[in-house]
Amino acid sequence: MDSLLETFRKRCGENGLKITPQRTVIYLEFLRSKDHPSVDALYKRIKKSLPNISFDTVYRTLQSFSEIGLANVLEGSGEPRRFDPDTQNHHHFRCIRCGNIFDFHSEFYDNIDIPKEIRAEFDVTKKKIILEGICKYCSGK
Amino acid sequence: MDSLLETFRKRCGENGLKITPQRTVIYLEFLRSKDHPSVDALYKRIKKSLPNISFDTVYRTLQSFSEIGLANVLEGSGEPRRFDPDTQNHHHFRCIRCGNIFDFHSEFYDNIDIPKEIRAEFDVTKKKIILEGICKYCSGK
DNA sequence: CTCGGTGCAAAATGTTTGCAAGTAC
DNA sequence: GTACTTGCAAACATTTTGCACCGAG
Repeated sequence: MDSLLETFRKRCGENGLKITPQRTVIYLEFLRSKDHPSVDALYKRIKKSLPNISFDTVYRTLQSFSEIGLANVLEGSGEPRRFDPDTQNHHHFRCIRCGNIFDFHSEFYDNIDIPKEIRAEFDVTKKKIILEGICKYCSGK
Repeated sequence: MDSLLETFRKRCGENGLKITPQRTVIYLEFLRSKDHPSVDALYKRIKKSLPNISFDTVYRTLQSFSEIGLANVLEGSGEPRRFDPDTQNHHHFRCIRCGNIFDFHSEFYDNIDIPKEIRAEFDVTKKKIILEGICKYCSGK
């Protein structure tokens, strides 16, 4: 438990973020969350221990956390809805710099198995593989 | 070209959607799009050929298309941003009914290769695999 | 003391719903 | 003619920005 806070303090310090009571509470509550919460969901939980905290603080804190590697943002979430006219099997590469999404095909990817532990508990109907990085236009290759 | 419109008409007919000029134009413009457009992006293109079309029509049409399998919605897009406190390597299963996201681990998935054609053109820094379907709680398993 | 963080407020953006008039079937 | 669709408008939710005050370092 203590080591969690140590990690938190160290990571903040390395990145010039101050250790505030709000951030500490947000961090601990966030770590306990197993449901990949939205800002609003986490805000509601934190309000119970810190009734005066503002939504913005939670919002900006999670953003900060994602910038210093203490949190990951779930694929695509928070962006405007986007549609794909290609309903055949294919996969995506997303450039984190320009936001463009490129299609690619791969028979190997198409045929990747669903782990049996998953198949035992869930009816899997779709499999999406998304690669992320810098595209050739942004990297100037 | 004609067969595209045939597919479109057939699919609409099967699902009780009427063939309107707007839908036809939207469909054709959508199919030509290689950039996985947002509603707004597509709306702007369509406005050139149908200046009086409303944003809502494009919005609702894309939604209808996705419901009858003429379009796919890109992972997570359009939903509020969600954060993941687990920054270790892991993968996600998303229930399309309740929206919950479950983590799972798989060494095999961790070690899946990036296709060399992709590596030649892009600097890939992340690989995300998302399975979708119905979770055990929703299916009542 | 200084600079970044917090809380409040408002703006910008994106999503969703209601309804009257129009149109495909 | 009927039921679905369209266009307009308003409601709603989410994300983003500005600013004065506060507090960690």
